[in-house]
Amino acid sequence: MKVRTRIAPSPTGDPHVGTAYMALFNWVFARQHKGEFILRIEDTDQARSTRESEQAIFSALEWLGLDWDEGPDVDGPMGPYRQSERKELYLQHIQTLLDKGHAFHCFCSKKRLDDLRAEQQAAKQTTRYDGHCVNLSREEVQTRVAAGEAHVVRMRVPETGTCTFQDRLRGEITIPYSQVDMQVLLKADGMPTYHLAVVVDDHQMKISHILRGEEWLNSVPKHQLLYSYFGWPMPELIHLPLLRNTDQSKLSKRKNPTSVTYYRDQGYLPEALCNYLGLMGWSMPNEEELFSLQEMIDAFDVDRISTSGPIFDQDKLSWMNGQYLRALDVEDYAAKVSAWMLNKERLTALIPLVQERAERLSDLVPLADYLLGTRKPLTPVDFEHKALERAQVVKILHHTLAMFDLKRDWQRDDLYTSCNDLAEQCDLKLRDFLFPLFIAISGREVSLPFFDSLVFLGADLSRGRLRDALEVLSLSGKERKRLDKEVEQLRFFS
RNA sequence: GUCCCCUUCGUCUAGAGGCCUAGGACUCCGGGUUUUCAUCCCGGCAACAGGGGUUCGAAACCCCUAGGGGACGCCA
Repeated sequence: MKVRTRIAPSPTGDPHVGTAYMALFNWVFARQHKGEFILRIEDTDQARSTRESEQAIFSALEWLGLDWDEGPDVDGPMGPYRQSERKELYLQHIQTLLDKGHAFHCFCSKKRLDDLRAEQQAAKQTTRYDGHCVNLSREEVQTRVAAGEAHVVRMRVPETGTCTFQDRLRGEITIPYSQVDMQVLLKADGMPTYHLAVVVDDHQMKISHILRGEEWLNSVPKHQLLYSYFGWPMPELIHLPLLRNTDQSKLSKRKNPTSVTYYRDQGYLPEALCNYLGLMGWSMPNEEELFSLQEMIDAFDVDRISTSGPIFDQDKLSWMNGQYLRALDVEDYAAKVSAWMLNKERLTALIPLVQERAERLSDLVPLADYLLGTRKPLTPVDFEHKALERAQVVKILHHTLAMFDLKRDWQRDDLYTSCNDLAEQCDLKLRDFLFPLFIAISGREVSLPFFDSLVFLGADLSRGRLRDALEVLSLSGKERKRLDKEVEQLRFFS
């Protein structure tokens, strides 16, 4: 059987380093077995999916050197490779399930489901659908659907018994059906959910091995059930560990830069990032730590992947990047620098900010140092201000960071509006409000325009500098908790 | 709370019952090379979560406990 693997990201934000991690292992596995690697866009969430995000995922994977054999932008025999373009196929399959009685219409309102969930939570039970609509008569369903009543389609799940399946790395896993929800397969908006689409697509696209994050382990019973309802064989499952923050929680932008774009803009080399990711949960048989993609393909052994969640360590990544940088000859290094920052696109974004303030071309570097490189290290003294107490400074930084965390877009005007709004709610003039933010972002009281700087730096880096500033001001856990509470009361966050 | 997964230095890891006095790498600390710094080289600190088994022998196999993580959405 031909090895076919896939990466199936949902285009709902910045290209995540966790996606890159999964892509790497799927890619290496496919290449090692002379198989195919497929890119499939999982955009069944119409509200959140964007073409920009999809494009960003393409370029992130390209940048990393992980090329795909089939995908939305590469014709293939099993396309289309965008789930939103496969709707008909899903609807047919849902109909099949309906016909065979493996799925049923559900008319329950959001309110009823919320109440049910709250009840179950209060009773300390696993929250799941209670089967309210399972046994509606065919006639009733027809009438209500015909009347245009909003509904979804859910899958049937056995009430008792257990589901047992194999994971290549963990062996046999058994999950009781009592824990498995009657998953919605078709949403009220007419789109399938991930769970239905992933099963249909993986089968139809002849995916032989699924390498994905451990977070999916609990969904396997739903998928296995669907495979058996359709009478299809299961692909082999290989659940990789999840990348972690320093505090061991799942890697998140809240606590870490997670965007591949961030690492690219910071001047990490794709070779180094791939190499580093390859070291997460896997190692060369001879323990060599520096290796190319080709060397990884040659030596890869899927069974040597370890299952405990590795912490994404910026220090070691930086060290490794340094190794790669030093190995370059001068011309290559120069070429990389040009491609990274001294390219037209980046300069075009930067020049307008500098132009008004410059008297010589050489002013570029001192004006933009904090945008091109790291800003100077801060101390609490840097945040002293005639009109602001430390408590206020901390509050501003904390609230702004919390606001940043909620941003899905990173646009100048929107950021301005939000900061203005926050300043007002904090009862501060924007000018004073911005002071600690200028310091945190640029290391200076006076710098290039603040909101333009944010946009140029990008969300990850901006957030990172705010986090760092809070650390410099030694925000205590207690203080943080209080501020977290406070922030929930603000109108922006409710 | 329920279910599932995981557990070797602070971090990434090696380890397939005797090669383990537990090896390597990052970080940190010392020392050397270097006009400074960095690089580079040498050295050092530092771990088998705890308790029970199985075995002549356990970091490795089994069980329990503890800890960590994940899932519990008309998100993926």
